[in-house]
Amino acid sequence: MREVAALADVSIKTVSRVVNGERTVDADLARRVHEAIGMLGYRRDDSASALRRADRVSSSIGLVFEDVANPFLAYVHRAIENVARARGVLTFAASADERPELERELALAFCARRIDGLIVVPAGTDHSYLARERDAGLALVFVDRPPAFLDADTVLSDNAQATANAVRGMAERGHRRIGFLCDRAELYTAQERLQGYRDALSACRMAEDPALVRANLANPASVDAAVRELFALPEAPTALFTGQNLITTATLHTLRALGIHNSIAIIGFDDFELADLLDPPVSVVAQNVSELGRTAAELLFARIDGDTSPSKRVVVPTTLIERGSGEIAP
Amino acid sequence: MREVAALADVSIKTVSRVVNGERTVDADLARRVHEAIGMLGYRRDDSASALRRADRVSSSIGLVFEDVANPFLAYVHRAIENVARARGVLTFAASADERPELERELALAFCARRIDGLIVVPAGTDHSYLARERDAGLALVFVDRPPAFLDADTVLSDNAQATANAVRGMAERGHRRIGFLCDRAELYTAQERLQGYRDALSACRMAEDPALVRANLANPASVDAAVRELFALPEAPTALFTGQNLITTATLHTLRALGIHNSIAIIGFDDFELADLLDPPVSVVAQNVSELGRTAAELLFARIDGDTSPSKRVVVPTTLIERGSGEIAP
DNA sequence: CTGAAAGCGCTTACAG
DNA sequence: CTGAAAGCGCTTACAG
Repeated sequence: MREVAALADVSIKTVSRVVNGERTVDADLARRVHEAIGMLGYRRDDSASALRRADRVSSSIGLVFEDVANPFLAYVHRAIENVARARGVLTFAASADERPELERELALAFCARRIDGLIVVPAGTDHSYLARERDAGLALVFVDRPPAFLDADTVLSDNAQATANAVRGMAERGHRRIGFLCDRAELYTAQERLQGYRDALSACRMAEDPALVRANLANPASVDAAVRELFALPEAPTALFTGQNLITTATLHTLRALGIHNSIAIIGFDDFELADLLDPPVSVVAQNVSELGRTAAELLFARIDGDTSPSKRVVVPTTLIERGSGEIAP
Repeated sequence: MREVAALADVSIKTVSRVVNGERTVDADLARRVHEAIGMLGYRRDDSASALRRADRVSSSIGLVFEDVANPFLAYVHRAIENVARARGVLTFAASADERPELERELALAFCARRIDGLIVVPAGTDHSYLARERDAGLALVFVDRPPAFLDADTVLSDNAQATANAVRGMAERGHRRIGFLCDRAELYTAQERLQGYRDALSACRMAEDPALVRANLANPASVDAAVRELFALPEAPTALFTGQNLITTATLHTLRALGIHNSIAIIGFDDFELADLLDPPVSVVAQNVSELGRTAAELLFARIDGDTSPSKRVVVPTTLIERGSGEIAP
């Protein structure tokens, strides 16, 4: 900026005015400044600008996800980006891999860059470390799972209700032995979906058989083992509910390997690409992914804009998509 | 930092030393500083730090992709993030939606934040606008497609060769009419893959029938229309090569709708989830996605570290995965 | 080992 | 309408 001022033979304050589009600059001076900017290829340093500005706004936000490559989260990312871009805000993204200490490290690294807001898909079980950042002005929203030991805006799907609805549907079709597979039991989403499963059994006056409930399936191999065990049972299930997209696809592989994919009913949580082209087409509880992302971003920007109302919890409805696999009779 | 210094009753320079982990601070002073930091919840402002540092390193990079939600790019993103995180570098990501002016706007917005490096999947056809940024010290790498009117490191798959290899395989199985479907003809990847298709035909002494080549398929509807036209031809193809993952899945839907999915051979460029569970399992040319991302990130950090050697062009090999659909006989 | 002064690139607050 | 001075939060360069 100093060089531009020197070349245009004006003060740096005048260059600043031109760069910021202030109208109170003499046309001739403005022209000289623009020429100098063009000759030097000058571009304002936005971080230096933010440092000095009264509002200290960096026009950037941070995303701490489990994995930016997870298709569900990649869509959430995109939905957030759309809202941010409309406001001229740039987006940092990072993957915490379900590691609480990494989540914390990444979130605080973003804060050290003085982002305006942070959206977290929590891996950790204690988010009190963010309280000070929020007190310092950070806007904060949680998606997919709620925060722990911290009160903040949260956007969730109706996990329990949607699962109960899907499981009840299978029970009403006559299934009496319905298996339930989910990932790490300490995850909020796994707990809620398991609760929904139990609610449906109660509503249908069916007793829960612990042998049919398999949690902590953290990878495809453990899913495969669990499914094989279920179907080696004296009284094997006739239907399955899978609590997450990776578990659903792993289960589909095993059902195919066992040759029972056309006789066992299955509904999965999360929609996925090509579910409709499989044999049978796979019924799912579909989350409204873009709505989750859009809502989270809008809550965040409302806070950035100064909203100090009590924390909100927004529940985004899911949709049961019946494609065939969930409607197989016992 | 000033408040910390006041509370610890030291100079801000001493606080700076402690925060930066310099060992030349008296243990007692360091302890007082640490206490003050804890009491105030102080965290250094990394952007202010970068502004003043001699090297002006921001420890952040920018990614301008077509769409962060595209599964192929989401994996590239993750592979880059892994390399960046190992160096303590944070990652901005943005989607340019194949819009050249948006690509430019986003890239320059990142530059205005003084990122250390930029990785671009180009949408535009003129990247000379980045020359000045690079002269100003920006490290620059292109992935998936090369830059235009700018010389810079580039990481590509072996598009033409892989396509030629796959198409030649179908020809050797006896197919004489092989259709080719790809997206916008001005895209480098579409051109290269079409070239590979033509190379294979030449190598097999087959004449190209323009009626079998369908480009500019920008959405599923246009793919569906194109496939239906191909199979309404007096001499319909007996095999297809689809030039991109979204085109492959759209084509699979139409083949299924036409009831010919078990009689038409098909190989798609790009692997995708569940390809092995479809009927028939889908053969693909799989890009080495994590290698593309990792290589791009490593080239970028080499430049950030001061590598001034001539621009490199790295070609990452692909893999033909034969699952069944590509091996169907005419 | 410690700190006072200067300055990174910019904007604020104010005087002319 | 224009600019000189001060300062955002930090590090550099230097003196003690």
